[in-house]
Amino acid sequence: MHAFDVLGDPVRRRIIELLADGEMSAGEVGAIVQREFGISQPGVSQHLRVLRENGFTTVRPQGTRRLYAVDPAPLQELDHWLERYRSFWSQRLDALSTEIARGRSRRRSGSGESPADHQTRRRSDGTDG
Amino acid sequence: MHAFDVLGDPVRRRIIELLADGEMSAGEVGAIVQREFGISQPGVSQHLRVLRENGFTTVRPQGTRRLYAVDPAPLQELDHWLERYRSFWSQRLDALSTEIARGRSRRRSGSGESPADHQTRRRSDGTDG
DNA sequence: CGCCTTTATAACCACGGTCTGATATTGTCG
DNA sequence: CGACAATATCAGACCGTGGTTATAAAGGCG
Repeated sequence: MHAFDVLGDPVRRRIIELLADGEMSAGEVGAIVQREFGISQPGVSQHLRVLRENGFTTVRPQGTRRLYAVDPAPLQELDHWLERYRSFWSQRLDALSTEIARGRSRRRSGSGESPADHQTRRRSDGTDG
Repeated sequence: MHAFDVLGDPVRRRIIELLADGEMSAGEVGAIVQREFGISQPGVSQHLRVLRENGFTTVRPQGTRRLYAVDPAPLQELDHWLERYRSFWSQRLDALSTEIARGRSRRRSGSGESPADHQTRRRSDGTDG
């Protein structure tokens, strides 16, 4: 199951949002999600499993409870996939990188730059046919 | 269908990637996707429909062709959703320079690989004793 | 106009994901 | 140990997604 599929489910997105604020037990998550979505305890448990098995969460047993927390790795992966498209809505980032490439950056810690190549959208239109 | 669901499908992700380089006709997209995934023309057309109806693409008729292009709006929405979790892997606002640095070093070699995306994340919990 | 090309839609089917109730597992406590 | 609490797993039903074939719609051209 792809990371995008994992987040395709509203229950799982909600669980991740809940865990974003910090560790929660399966039961706490379950209580909220069951109330909000009207699904059963096994239902929630299975969503937790999907999140677990796809690396979205870590689990820490505490007594008979399971404390779930967000593992950001897959989220970061998705963020990276989206990175390619970020230039579509923010030229600012692009402009900034250009600035830095020009050597206008303040000499902060560790900022070794080299002329960054400018990515061009809109491939040169070739007439085929 | 939620934006995450739309990108859950590998064919649709591939189409978006193709369109990232610029406008393409349905036929051009189709030719590539059909070859890479072994699906039929209607199959591709339906994926284009899903992308269209969910705002991921714009279409511009040119004669009998349909020129598709990326509409970044839903992608930006997802990016915004992920924003909340960005602090998990970059606590510093300095993340911007990291992004730029990554953009430089992350030189994607060609992507003419097999369509099947694999997932190399396998967690091995369960310390036996 | 008639035919070809390009793309979309319709109808149908198969598979897999997600739900539920039942039950197993594990830990705590008296 | 036995009862209870917390959580996970199992087995089965259901439904939506995504594939296919057949066909429609719309533009270009001789």
